[in-house]
Amino acid sequence: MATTRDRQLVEQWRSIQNSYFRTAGAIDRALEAKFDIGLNEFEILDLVAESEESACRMKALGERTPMTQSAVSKVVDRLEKAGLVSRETCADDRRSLFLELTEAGRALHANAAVEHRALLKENLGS
Amino acid sequence: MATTRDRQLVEQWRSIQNSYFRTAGAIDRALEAKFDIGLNEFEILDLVAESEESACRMKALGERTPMTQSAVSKVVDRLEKAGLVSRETCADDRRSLFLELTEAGRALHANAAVEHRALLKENLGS
DNA sequence: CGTCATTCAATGACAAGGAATATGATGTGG
DNA sequence: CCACATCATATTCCTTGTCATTGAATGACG
Repeated sequence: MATTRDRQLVEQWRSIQNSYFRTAGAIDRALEAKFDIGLNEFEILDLVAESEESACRMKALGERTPMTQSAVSKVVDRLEKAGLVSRETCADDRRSLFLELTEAGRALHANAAVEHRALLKENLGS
Repeated sequence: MATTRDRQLVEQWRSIQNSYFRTAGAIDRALEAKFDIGLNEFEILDLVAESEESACRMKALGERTPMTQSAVSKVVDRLEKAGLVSRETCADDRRSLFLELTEAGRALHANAAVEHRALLKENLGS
């Protein structure tokens, strides 16, 4: 019945929640306003930009983000519709896909990443 | 162009995201399974239980959670439909409401809180 | 090979949240 | 008192996420 211990845990958890939402919210709004792209879209874009070589992504993406497989699929839909990314079929396993940034995607990512990092720095302190 | 610094920030952020989602997901699934209540519902319940005296809640709740005002309103709807909480009109300002736990609400909260704290302890380490 | 289990991704149905707005109640200046 | 700004909450509409399922491709094994 360590109620004082429990209160500490709860406080710690609320503080995590607040800073998570504050940061995510700030980034999301900024990206939305300046680049017309949501946080999740940016994060996928960022992951694709990062692994600018290895093939058959989609699956791999799912492993590097807390998003669900179906959420990833839909985010990619939007990115594709926005002309930022393209789905390429994968020769050696035709179930898989791999993703590529379009020129527009590369350009947008470059700019958005600057903003993203800046907001992270600002919000994660240090 | 502190790209190595940037990578650190991004890694830090991903790690926060992962632990946030891992913890929130674990708690949410457990509460859902054992008490048929979501994480947000529990958190409101928890806040109401905490301030078991001061009146005209609703507004105050909004200030203690990252949820939107409309989200809070809907969570309270669900809690009320589930018979865990009741909205009481506030005599001195009829715009406001204050919330009370029902007996069922108090009972469920007591049990769920144990589970909640345990999962926090488990997930927030230490 | 032929089956059967497994894997990758997309989809549809549905729940939940956010923004903007509606609705009532209060306060306030003239 | 009356108009008008403001406040507390509810509600509508839209977007996004999840779960479960599907479809297609692949692998495993007798």
